[in-house]
Amino acid sequence: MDDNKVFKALADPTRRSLLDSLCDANGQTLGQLCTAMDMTRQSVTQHLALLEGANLISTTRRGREKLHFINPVPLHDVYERWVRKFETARLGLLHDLKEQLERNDE
Amino acid sequence: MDDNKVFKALADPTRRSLLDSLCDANGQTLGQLCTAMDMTRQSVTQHLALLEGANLISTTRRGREKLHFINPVPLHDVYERWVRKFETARLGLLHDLKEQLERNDE
DNA sequence: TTGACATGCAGTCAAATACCTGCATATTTA
DNA sequence: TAAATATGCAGGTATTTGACTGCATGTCAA
Repeated sequence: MDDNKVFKALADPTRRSLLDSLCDANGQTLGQLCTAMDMTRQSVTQHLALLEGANLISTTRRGREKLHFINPVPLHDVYERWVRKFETARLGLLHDLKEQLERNDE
Repeated sequence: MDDNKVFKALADPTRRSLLDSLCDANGQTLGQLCTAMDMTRQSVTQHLALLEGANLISTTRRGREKLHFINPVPLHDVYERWVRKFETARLGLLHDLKEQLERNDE
């Protein structure tokens, strides 16, 4: 998995909104996703391509339609491999900060 | 908290690297953070400003030095309010995908 | 088969981004 | 106080990004 692609894909509110929409109703077509997205179909397509590149969605065709499915695995991986690291260090870091601020007051 | 600022701040590998560095050694000065970052001090400053704007780090001054401390709270909030939603839906969505692909094969 | 529908692809363009240089300010120390 | 050190601030610029238009391709249905 490419961490950077996932983070970049999540950086845009439009793309997060698309993921939200798919979370509500998985397997939507491009056209369906467009109706909620105040922009042209072509722009939405570009965003979806980025999400697909980050493996956050996968697609399949049914006739002339393209169906979009959310893939939560990269999100989970990012959390496990990156976010959690900072979670666990939480208390210690806050303690460090407190100590540092007090030293600063001397 | 501003979700968008957090996501945008995390989108850049340099900034994630800075957070990593602070996770290893919290409370580093700007100069210390720069030594590991193959770029000018001014560029690092800009990245740090973005991280601070997203509340991912907080700073304090000690004399002429500026100390940087990581703040894991926004990361935790983003996880709780955004990522977890997709986590919990995981099995159902994969099931949907399987079903959809099978329907496509008919 | 032809018209309507769903999507794909190429190119344009303005705004945002991420670097940089140059200079200013504040603090420590000899 | 003067020099060295640490950081702040103001632009400049090349690249990336995110939107658009226009046209092409593929599929369904009458």
